[in-house]
Amino acid sequence: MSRYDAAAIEPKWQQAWETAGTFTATRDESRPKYYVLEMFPYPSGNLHIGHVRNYTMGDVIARYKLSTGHAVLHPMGWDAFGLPAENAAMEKKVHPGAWTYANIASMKQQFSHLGLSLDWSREFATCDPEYYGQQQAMFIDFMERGLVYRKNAVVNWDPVDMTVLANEQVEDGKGWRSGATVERRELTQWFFKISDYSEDLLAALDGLDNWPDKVKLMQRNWIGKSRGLQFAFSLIDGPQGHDRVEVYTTRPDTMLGASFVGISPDHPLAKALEKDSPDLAAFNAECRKMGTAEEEMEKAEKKGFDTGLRVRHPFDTAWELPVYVANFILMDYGTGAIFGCPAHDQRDLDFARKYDLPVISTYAPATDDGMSLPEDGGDAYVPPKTDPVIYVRGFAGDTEQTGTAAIDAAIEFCESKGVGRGVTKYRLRDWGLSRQRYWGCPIPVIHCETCGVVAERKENLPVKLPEDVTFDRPGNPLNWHPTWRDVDCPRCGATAQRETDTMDTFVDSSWYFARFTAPHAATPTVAADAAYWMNVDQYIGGVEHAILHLLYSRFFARAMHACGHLPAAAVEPFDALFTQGMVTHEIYQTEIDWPSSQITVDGVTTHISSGTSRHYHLPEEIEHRDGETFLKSDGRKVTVIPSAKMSKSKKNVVDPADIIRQYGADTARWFVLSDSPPERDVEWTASGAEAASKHLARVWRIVTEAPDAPEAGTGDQDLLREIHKAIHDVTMGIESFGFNTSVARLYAFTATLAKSQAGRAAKLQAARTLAHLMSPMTPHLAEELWAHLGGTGLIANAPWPVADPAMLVDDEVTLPIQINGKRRAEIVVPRDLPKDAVERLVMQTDAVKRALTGGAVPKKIIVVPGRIVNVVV
RNA sequence: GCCCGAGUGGCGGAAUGGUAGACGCAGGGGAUUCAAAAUCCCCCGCCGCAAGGCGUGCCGGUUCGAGUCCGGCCUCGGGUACCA
Repeated sequence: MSRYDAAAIEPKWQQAWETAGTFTATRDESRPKYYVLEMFPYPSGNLHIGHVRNYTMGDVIARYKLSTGHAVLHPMGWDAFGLPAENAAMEKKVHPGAWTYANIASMKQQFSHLGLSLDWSREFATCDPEYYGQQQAMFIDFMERGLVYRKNAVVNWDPVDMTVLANEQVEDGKGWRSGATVERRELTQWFFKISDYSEDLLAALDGLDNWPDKVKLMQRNWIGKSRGLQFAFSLIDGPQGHDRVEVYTTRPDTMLGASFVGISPDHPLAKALEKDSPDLAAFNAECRKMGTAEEEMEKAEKKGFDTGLRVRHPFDTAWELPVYVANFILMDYGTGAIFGCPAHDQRDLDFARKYDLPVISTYAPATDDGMSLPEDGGDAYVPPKTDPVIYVRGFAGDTEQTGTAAIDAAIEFCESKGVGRGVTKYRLRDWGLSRQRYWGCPIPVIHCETCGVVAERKENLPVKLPEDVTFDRPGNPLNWHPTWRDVDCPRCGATAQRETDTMDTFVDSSWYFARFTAPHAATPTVAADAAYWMNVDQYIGGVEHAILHLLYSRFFARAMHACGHLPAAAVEPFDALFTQGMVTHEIYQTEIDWPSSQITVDGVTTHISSGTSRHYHLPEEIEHRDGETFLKSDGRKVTVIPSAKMSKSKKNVVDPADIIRQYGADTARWFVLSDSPPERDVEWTASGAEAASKHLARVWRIVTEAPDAPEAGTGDQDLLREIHKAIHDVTMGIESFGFNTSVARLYAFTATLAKSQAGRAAKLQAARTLAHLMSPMTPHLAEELWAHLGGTGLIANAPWPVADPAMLVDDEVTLPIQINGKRRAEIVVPRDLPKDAVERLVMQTDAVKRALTGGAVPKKIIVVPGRIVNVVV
């Protein structure tokens, strides 16, 4: 046989699988089903190495499950709505739809070379009207069930481009195109009532045994259940209609350490005061000159404005506290107002020092460890709530208590005195789904002057996006389309207008997994198909989706169940979750400074301050010289940012096409699996691809060019044992997502086979086993080997080998001997040798005798059977 | 800022609380060859001639025994609700 020629062999087997329909999923009640799903890609146009890693992992599982007798569903589709298509439309003058579908075609082409076991008959894109029309139908169902509502919410507003910006489009508080300082602006927006499910989404995490703990923990913290006290401070001489300030606190035990009340700039009281105070109006306006991102707000300098108003402390009417408007208080959480306790909150302490407010401890450390108290210039004292502390200003005199106990007692005490009530709150906010953009699923409602907001009739779905739009000005083209908005009211028939907001693309990806079970149906799902295929048995994707996408999907499954689109058993849609690490790559960045300038739009002049814009460069645009990095075009110095998530906007995406072209898909697959543990981030380097290719060629050579062996050889039994051990180890590796260790094990097994002097029969069995164990990872090579070795049918369908437990244990084991925890010798003993016999052998070793000079006796001998012996002297 | 992770040779990494560095890359040496490619074999944590000592980001703790468990840091990565 000649050397292995991937370029010729791989298409042959891809064709064979397609002809045989090997990966077409069919409902088969006689077999257990297995639904394996990788998070579907955004069709950027280029398959990158992270995709190859993600989809190869899923493919290993899918192929393995197929050969263990499951009816496997392994579908693929496209998360096709989103910002990049509109950016491309503006930059390249192409329609977002045309751009997206062209990208899908090109990525599908790239996918086809990888030899993935996908059922392409179920493919769809979320921008297909057949898909988003069903999504609109569900939106209407959700409306009817009260899961959708409208309210005002803030967005990032670019005052020059007169458009809403995504957080990603705000850089250092400025619009990415215009450079104008971004403001917060309120719009009426659509929301899903995910908060109705806060408790359920939290409690059900406990049942997700096959989810990573870190993801469950992140979701728990995100939902953020807290028990606290809601109560009011009475306001002295407040403006008309304001006689109290309602606050929420999770630390009512620190109420007697309060030193100020803070309210959000968006609080109704702040807005009321604004009318008579130009200074406060200016302060509030300044606070609103910031994007909506939580990170930006939390990192901003903490500022306050003394309103001059005072409130009375509920437990001491003579005690007055000042009311500040503070930029770090969110209107979205709690009541939009807090009391500050500087002694036990670092942020409040910083604020108190800045505005010269009192610092009053309510509790102190139970033991004097000499720390500097907050009153004396130290940090805020914030021990874990479970630590006992001494309450010096508690509700029950000087007592030692844990924070948790004191909080419960404080709530009870306050309730008994009629000061507030204990309430449970969640940090989780309702899901704002409105987007003021074209390339998304239209929200299927109509605004009528007489009827108000009315859902579109289901028979009129899908509400399709109009094709004839232009992107020559920023903003949502749906707003200035000549006719699309004009429609008759579905209720009264009067002239009315369509909603022009489209849905957040997270909506699209929150139910696609369910749609794959009946992708072409005229309803969102089909009961029989959903019942058979749901849930997803194994979901695989990037850890960057740990909170939003996964939480939204969990909510959606519940909402779909409430509307009869999913069975009760599917409210947790993903039985098992594996979060793979990201493939990272350096970013090459240059910076350009711009001077300050002014722009006048519609008579309004906006001042643009000077600043810096960042530009990103492709690896081929840069060169390394003298240990530094420069731009090839003009020689400017390039800043190298190491190890960042691959993203198209940062231009650090690695294209796997070269590796596939040069070595074939099997090499690319083998390499990404062997490279690193799947859950870990990897900094991409291509230095191992050559080695992977060599190994596959070696396997081919060893199997096909084996010299004629006698029927029975030496070491047949040893080789048989090795076969079973390899089956066991590789199978365990696959089942536990330890693909890199499975690969390492296969390297070792290949070496064993190459060196074996066993006879023909044993070697044939070993070779077939090797092909089989490699088949989920390098399926083309495995098929070719299988055919060469006279296997029946496709290896893809052949039953997975099973390890015989009796063949896995050796008769003898090597026991390391430690003296005081340091390895000093080892002995080989029968596996079942009793402890006392082991001890006698250990005592006779030279190392132990040397350690016990002068007839000393060991203090202790620890024998861990089959593992280790430790002699303590 | 807050929440969640990660850190082991020159590099990717392995290791149910039980011989740290499996397997692979890079490197060194050798065989084969007229020569090369390809292939095969050997060496390869650090210090030390050796005996031996030191070693899993840093500091401390628990344990007969810690990469692994606990406490405190450092650095890097992800998320932070309109990137997907």
